[in-house]
Amino acid sequence: MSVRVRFAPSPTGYLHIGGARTALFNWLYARHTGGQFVLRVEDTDEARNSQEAIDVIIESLRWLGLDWDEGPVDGSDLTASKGDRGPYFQSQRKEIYQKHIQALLDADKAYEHEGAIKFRMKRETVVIDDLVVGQVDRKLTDREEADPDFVIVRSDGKPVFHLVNVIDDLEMGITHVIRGEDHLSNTSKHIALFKALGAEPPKYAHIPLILNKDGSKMSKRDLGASVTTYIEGGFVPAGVVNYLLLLGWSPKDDQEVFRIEDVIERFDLPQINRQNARFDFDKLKWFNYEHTRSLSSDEFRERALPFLKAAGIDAAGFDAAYIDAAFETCKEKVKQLTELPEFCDFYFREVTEFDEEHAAKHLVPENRPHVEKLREMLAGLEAFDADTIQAGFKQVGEAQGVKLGVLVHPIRLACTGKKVGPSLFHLMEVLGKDKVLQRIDSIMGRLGEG
RNA sequence: GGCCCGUUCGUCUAACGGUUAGGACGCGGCCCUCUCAAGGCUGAAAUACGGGUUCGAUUCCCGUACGGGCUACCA
Repeated sequence: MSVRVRFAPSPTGYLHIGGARTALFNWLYARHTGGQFVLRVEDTDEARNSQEAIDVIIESLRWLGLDWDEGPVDGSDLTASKGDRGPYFQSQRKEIYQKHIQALLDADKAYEHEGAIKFRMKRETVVIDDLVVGQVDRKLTDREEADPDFVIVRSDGKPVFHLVNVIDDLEMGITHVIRGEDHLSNTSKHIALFKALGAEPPKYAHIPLILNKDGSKMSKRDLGASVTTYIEGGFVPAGVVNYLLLLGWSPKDDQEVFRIEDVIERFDLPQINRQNARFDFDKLKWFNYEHTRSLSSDEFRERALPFLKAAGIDAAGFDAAYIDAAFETCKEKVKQLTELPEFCDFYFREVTEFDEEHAAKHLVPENRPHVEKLREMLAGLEAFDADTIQAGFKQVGEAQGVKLGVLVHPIRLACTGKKVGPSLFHLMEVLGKDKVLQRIDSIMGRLGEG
């Protein structure tokens, strides 16, 4: 039987990092086994739901690259779904729930109580054969000892989570439920419900939770809790996914940086860890850097341009080759794309502002002769590539009797206005001779009389 | 309170019952160097505690402590 897994978020206005990892593991398991990945929206809480909240979930999953085989087509139209086991929004499945509730009632497996409907739960230990945790003998709690039955339909007529979740998994033919460990205890209810509905329960795999750095529960406000943080924060999906992957799953060797295609091949449930993991933003940033630097020029440009635009830098007038060459000098320097505009703005606009503290140190009269010699050297260059420029700097340095650093600072200031940036010789090559000379000329006035 | 799950460097993790307990992030040092990074080398850093079982426990069992989850007419 083909594997069918699902991710069933409820639209709360953001996709929680833990939910993202649950989605990732489900997706990976589906792709690894050649099964189906279903997206189901648990939008039963009408007060809290909104189209916007659903869009956020869908956008976040798309951004992460977790595509689904069945589920909503997009967030702009609630009725549009793909797959033949729908609808995929719980808000549209009321008749289905009603049918099963009636069946339970008719079979006396459920009964009315103070306007609500309660499920007749057996007063006995339920064995859960969990694919990750192992066999769990879920004994009754003291309350269940007193009354094992639980409400499945509230007195206002709305079925509760446990019921709709089970009915949906049943109707959608879900074979493996991979979800957070916070549902482990409730699994006894779900198994009983499946059996009462005349079906075999699916296989369960409960994965550990993601906690804050200090071990507390991650809530919406905590740093990094929402996938939106990464989308807006200049992260790349592959980096976030790689970090999430290793938070709870281990390849059992020393490999850390993964391409998603390789993960699909290697991923499986037995390598999922059992203990909760703490969230470490620094390590996530490192993974992000590793993946950002290895992006193809096309993808880097595509992802970077929106961040330049947001920072008010218009790169539209430059051709792709120039943009790529410029980005190439920055690629291995930035950890997040949000750092890029500050790092590369001089490629796309005139230098009008200077790091004054740095300028006060290096745009000084005693440097004037050096800068003049450098300008002369650069103006005479036939080829304007990094190696030639560097060789020219060395010659001037020797002739003037100063170290390279003395020459580099004023020119970097002229070309970029900044103290830090890409390799000077490479950046000059990209800028081109004309712009470089013009920018050097424009700082001559600041040098005073040599 | 009851029930369930867990516990290896600060963090993520590796280790058929026999290893100098390995790797990664972060942190420190050195090297490289036009800035900032990167890179190379290197240092500090862990088996929660107590009992068993065993020739030998990080590893198996029990207990304690600690952490997390669930215990709703929340999801």
